[in-house]
Amino acid sequence: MMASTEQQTDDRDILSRLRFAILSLDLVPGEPVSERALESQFQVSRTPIREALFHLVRDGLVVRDGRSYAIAPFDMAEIDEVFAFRDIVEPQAVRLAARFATKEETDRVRHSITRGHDEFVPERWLELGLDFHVRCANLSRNRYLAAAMQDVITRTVRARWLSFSSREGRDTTYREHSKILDLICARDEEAAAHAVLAHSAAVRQEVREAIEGARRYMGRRGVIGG
Amino acid sequence: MMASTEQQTDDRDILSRLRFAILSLDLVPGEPVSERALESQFQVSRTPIREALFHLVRDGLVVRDGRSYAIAPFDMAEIDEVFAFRDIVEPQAVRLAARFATKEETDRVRHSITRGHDEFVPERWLELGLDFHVRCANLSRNRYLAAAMQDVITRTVRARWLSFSSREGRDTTYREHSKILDLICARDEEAAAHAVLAHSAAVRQEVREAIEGARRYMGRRGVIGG
DNA sequence: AATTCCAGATTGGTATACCAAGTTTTGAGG
DNA sequence: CCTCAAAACTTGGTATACCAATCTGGAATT
Repeated sequence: MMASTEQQTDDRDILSRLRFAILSLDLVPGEPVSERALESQFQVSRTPIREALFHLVRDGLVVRDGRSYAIAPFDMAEIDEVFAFRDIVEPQAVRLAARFATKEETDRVRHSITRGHDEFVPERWLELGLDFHVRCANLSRNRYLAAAMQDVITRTVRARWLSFSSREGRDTTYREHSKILDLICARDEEAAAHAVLAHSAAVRQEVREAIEGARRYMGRRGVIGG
Repeated sequence: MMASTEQQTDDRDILSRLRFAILSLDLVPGEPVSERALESQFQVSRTPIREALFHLVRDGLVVRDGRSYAIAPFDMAEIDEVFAFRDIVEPQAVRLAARFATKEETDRVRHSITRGHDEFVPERWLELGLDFHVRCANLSRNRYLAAAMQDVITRTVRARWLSFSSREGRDTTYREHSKILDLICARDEEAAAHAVLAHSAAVRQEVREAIEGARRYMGRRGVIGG
């Protein structure tokens, strides 16, 4: 989506619109943003802009340097930490999911990933595409595990977006997600945990490559570390 | 601290003051709060009050029911989930701490817990008392592990405060913290992880009992589940 | 030409006015 | 008394005015 299209009225709340603009890289990583610039861009007053920025800062999509804001740059060291954290949390989440999930729940997840794959629409993918992992974590019956996965996904989805233009990439992801879900349905906790770790390692590699590939497209402020 | 003392000017920012009022149970769990009431209580305008409330909602110390706010009640189910999550995250955090921590770092942590124990001051304890676990998690070199521990601590510190009036409780905690730190210094990853799990189980029990004990002091809205 | 310094512009922080939606109070009619 | 509707109040959401601090740019001085 182009910045100019943000000018038109949009019923979604300003937080969603700003988040989308960041995740879709419409707002460039590393670039400074100001409340007043966003105020004119999105045609709402500073109050809701400020509220949205608070949330985005806590989500790690916007960073503060002193008093000013900037779109969070890609940070190689941070990516490594996110995936290390993910590898602690997600295996246990799917173990619990395999233990507790009902058929109705897994059916809903399967429907969601199938549909997301068959009718791939960029706008929806950025909101729901990697929602698979959060949905699985939700099956663990532990809202902290789910929140942790949501956080992990939020902090990697931009980079994932970079690497997701190719059909093969999406197919591979769909296959791996299906496999994980199959193992959860089969209540094979260890195999599910193992599949999740394998998937995570593959995604981590893809993400690192995608960021490296995009390095030159973004200013020196866009990617740090590595 | 009594509510009335909040009237006087306080240099700390409104977020800290509000958080302290909640953690010290000066603001009663389950009780509704309104922006305008806080505005008069703390003698600042709604704008910073709203900002603080956003953060407190994300921290789980304030909950929203429709448009209105309430101080988060104690939730037995949530406590169980927090500790289950903690038991996934913290053992791995101390394993990494044992692997990576330098002597300077562990010295600082030891100094902090010794000092916190020797000069026990309620006001400081609520800010720093359980900071031990966050400090340890920081030694893992993974900011997500540290953030997860910070979250866990934030969501249990009120209940811990309830159970922390007794000298023995504080002594036991100090001994267990020292033991964990010793094992980290000795780079005994597995023993440290084990000690952390044992500590967590003990604290979990204490917290549950403290909440049960406080149940009658708080209205029916103050404790849910269990 | 380089440096210093001041004025203007920009920025985030705060206070406040206004609004719409929801709740409570109140009072008239039964 | 009870019922129910209307008015008054309370509440959160938004827009905006004002302030202090910071940044910027250009002019004056060396």
